Amino acid sequence: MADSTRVRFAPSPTGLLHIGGLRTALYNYLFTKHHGGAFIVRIEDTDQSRYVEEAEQDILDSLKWAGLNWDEGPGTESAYGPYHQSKRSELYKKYAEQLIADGYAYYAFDTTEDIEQMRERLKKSGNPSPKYDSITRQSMKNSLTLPQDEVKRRLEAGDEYVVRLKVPRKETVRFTDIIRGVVSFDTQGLDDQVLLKSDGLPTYHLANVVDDHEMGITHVIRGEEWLSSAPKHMLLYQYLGWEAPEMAHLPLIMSPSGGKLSKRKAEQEGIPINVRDYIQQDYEPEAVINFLAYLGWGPGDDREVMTLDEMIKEFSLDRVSKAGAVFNFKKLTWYNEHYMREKSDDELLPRIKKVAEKEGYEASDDYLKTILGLMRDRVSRLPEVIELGRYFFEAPAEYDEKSTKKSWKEQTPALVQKYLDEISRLGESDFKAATLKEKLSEVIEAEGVGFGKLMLPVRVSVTGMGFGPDLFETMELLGKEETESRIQKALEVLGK
RNA sequence: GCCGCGUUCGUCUAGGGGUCUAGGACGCCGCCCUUUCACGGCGGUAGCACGGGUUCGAAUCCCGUACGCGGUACCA
Repeated sequence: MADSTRVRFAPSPTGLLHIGGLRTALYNYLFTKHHGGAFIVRIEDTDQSRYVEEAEQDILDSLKWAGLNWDEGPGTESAYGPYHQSKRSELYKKYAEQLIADGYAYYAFDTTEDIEQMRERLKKSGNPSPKYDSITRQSMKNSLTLPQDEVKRRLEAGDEYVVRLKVPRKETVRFTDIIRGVVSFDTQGLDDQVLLKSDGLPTYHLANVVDDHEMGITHVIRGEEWLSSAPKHMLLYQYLGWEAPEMAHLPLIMSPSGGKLSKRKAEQEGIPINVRDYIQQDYEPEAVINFLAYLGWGPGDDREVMTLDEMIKEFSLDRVSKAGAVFNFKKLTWYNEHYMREKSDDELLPRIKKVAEKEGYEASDDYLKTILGLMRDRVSRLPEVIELGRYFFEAPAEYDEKSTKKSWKEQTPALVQKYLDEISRLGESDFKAATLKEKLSEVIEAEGVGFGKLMLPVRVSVTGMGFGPDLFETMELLGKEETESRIQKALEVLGK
């Protein structure tokens, strides 16, 4: 193909990468890779006031963690670079001036106060949403209303100014969105968008159009929050004499309580919002990716689990749904459990080792692998293997009240004591799960009670909890000495 | 308010005029497996927002209404 697909993910370094941003990046990635095209990352750092130092690195790290490697972008420059908008100021300035020369834009010298006043005036006279538009610009200070020589004078004197798009009074802007079909807007509802700010940097609107054109972007795939400003962009393409790329506005990810999944809402509802949170909490990247892809897209058949490569093969924008998708945290958990269980002990070992070290536990690789095998079907995230399995590293400091109440009865101490006596007679090398289970069976048979009558109290004694992996395997792993001392201690604490 | 976009089980979705007594997944409930807790297996629960058309026939097409969401900045 002569015109191969080129898409971009264009985050703004104003904060850590949002989980919704990752989905936008993912859809861009899947789309372009499906067509054998390029995935470009462009940093939209035109807002100096909101710039966050560590944001860019976080965004890049998050993309890498998710497996979305870019063909062009920071650190991977090419002829289309640079990939930071802050390094392309000259370009935007040039095109802004071209637009002015062609009569599609103009200089505006109004101060923030001037505009504020205009808004207030209009509001008072009954206009609920005053805009700097084809009507109001006639009474403002700009190169359309000021005498030519004053404009020149102000420019030369270095007066602050912005460049605004001269949006026509009454026109209909129509374009086809890949996901939504034909959408149309009347220019009456648009304002004379600021293109170049007084600090000389462009706004998103100018910058994204210029860069998408200069970088040969063929498809713009972005969140629905951009749909409303798309007509301004279409106008810009037209005025600049460029062919606009294909547009696709993705449905938003919603919070369970409704509305765009904002930081505040997500936190309130216990949903981690930053990709960094998922990295820190040791989520499986495959799970996050799979979950995110399915939030608004699906292959059309019954498959729920898919690798990145399979998704690339299957992905198509016309299977993306139009309506917003509520973030279903339980489903993410399900995906995470699924992928975690699919992985081998060896694969998980380095990560679980890190968690153990962080918690201050020391253990051999074999020991950790055994715990992994015992715990992995019982936890939702990898670190929980350690968090819920502390008894593999230290004797229980206390015994779960509910489980104790349920299992520790009148006759219990005698029973447990009897079992303790039995296993004490075992040799170090006989302290195996099968034997330990056998011994327990012998005791309950001799005493004529049910299995649980003894097994549960022993479990509480050894782990402090009423549930968990196979008790006998656990005891074997802990070893004879540790196990016996724990049972001994429980008898003392919980009563004989 | 205005502009735009949307609306199938609680949630993510399949469905694109008859094959829909609407399928799958998560969740939830039950059963089986297991003398713990899980995993796993099996089964169940629950939905076409509403009102008009068009048509022999509509979840599917059209128009309204309602509701939801987004936008309305010298932020992206």
